[in-house]
Amino acid sequence: MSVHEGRLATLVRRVEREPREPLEAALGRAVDVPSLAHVEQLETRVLRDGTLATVYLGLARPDVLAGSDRRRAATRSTADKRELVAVAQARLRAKLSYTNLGFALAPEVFTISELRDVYRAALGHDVSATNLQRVLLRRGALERVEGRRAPGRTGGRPASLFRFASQHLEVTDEFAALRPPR
Amino acid sequence: MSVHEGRLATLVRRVEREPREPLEAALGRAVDVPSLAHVEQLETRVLRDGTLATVYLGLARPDVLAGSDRRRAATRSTADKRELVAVAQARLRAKLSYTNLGFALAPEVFTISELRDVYRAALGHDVSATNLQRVLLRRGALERVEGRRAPGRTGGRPASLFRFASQHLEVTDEFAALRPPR
DNA sequence: TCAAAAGTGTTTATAATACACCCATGG
DNA sequence: CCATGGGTGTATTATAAACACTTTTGA
Repeated sequence: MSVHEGRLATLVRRVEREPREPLEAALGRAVDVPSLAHVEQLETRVLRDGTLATVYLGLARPDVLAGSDRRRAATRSTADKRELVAVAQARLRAKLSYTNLGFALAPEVFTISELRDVYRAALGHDVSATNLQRVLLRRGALERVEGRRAPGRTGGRPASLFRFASQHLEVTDEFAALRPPR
Repeated sequence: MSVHEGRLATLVRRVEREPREPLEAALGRAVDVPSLAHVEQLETRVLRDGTLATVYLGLARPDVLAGSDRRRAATRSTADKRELVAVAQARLRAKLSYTNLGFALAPEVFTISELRDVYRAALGHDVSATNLQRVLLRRGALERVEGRRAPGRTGGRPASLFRFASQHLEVTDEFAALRPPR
């Protein structure tokens, strides 16, 4: 999945796994894994056609995604695909809340408004730039970058630039509930 | 997994899946699924022997578990098994924090002290009975049951009885972070 | 000098932990 | 009557949402 024009874009790929082939090897034949910012395994299920499928979620940065992949697959979605995409979206939404996973959807450097648009698309609801900035800064997920983005024709204060402190998945918000005593 | 004598007991079972057999069918040949309080799929991975394995976590109540299963499997743990059990334990710990999953480890009716012992065993750290009670009551996960447990020989106030309000997995604690606006 | 966009300061809300203290029982 | 285990009352702390207000720019 990836964010384009303010909405979540999905692309479903399928590969047959050769006998005795590692899962990651088959995955590598379907997509260019090194170009993805994040990959994780989801569920394994028997599809309607009787085949056993292990589903993976991959996240691509908008500035990295190859042109050929930028348009959504035009093929009609099967019931299987729709279900699997829904599972993947749910996982993405959940992890955005308690991890730094935004790094995998945002460009290298961004303004808070741009980041808010990414979160809006992925979460499916409105996000406050003010609070997003403070939550992610407080958690240490974001850091400031030198320079500012010039305002557009309509004016406005130039925006500060930020980047994610880490490019790998980290849990940034331990559960408040039932945490170990000091 | 299950809790016995204040500690987490694990039992690892393995089945071959027949060609075209649904995953749940193979699972049913390995364990008595209806007797388990909760079952969920974990990861799928290639084991050291080259076979593809889809791992499930099952939780059993101490009062339901068959006698033959009460003792831990005496077979020496392989590296694979140790890894898989660790994955399962991590999943269990996480879900205990933000769901009502305790229902699957506790007996039908219990005192808060008994429940605390269960959580202690599963979480691997100390748990305050006071706070456990309040958190689970506040979340609506627990409800009071008529009657009290008589104290032991050493005295003490008789304990109130509780049960879980639901016997099915529910997320009881939405993430405070990035929640949708009203 | 005004509208737009960005950013900060401060208040409010929520939920959990910590801890002091009261309750009920057996010996 | 006191030790033991159970339970409640009440801070304190942590985290984030809400919102008023200030800053910086283009036209």
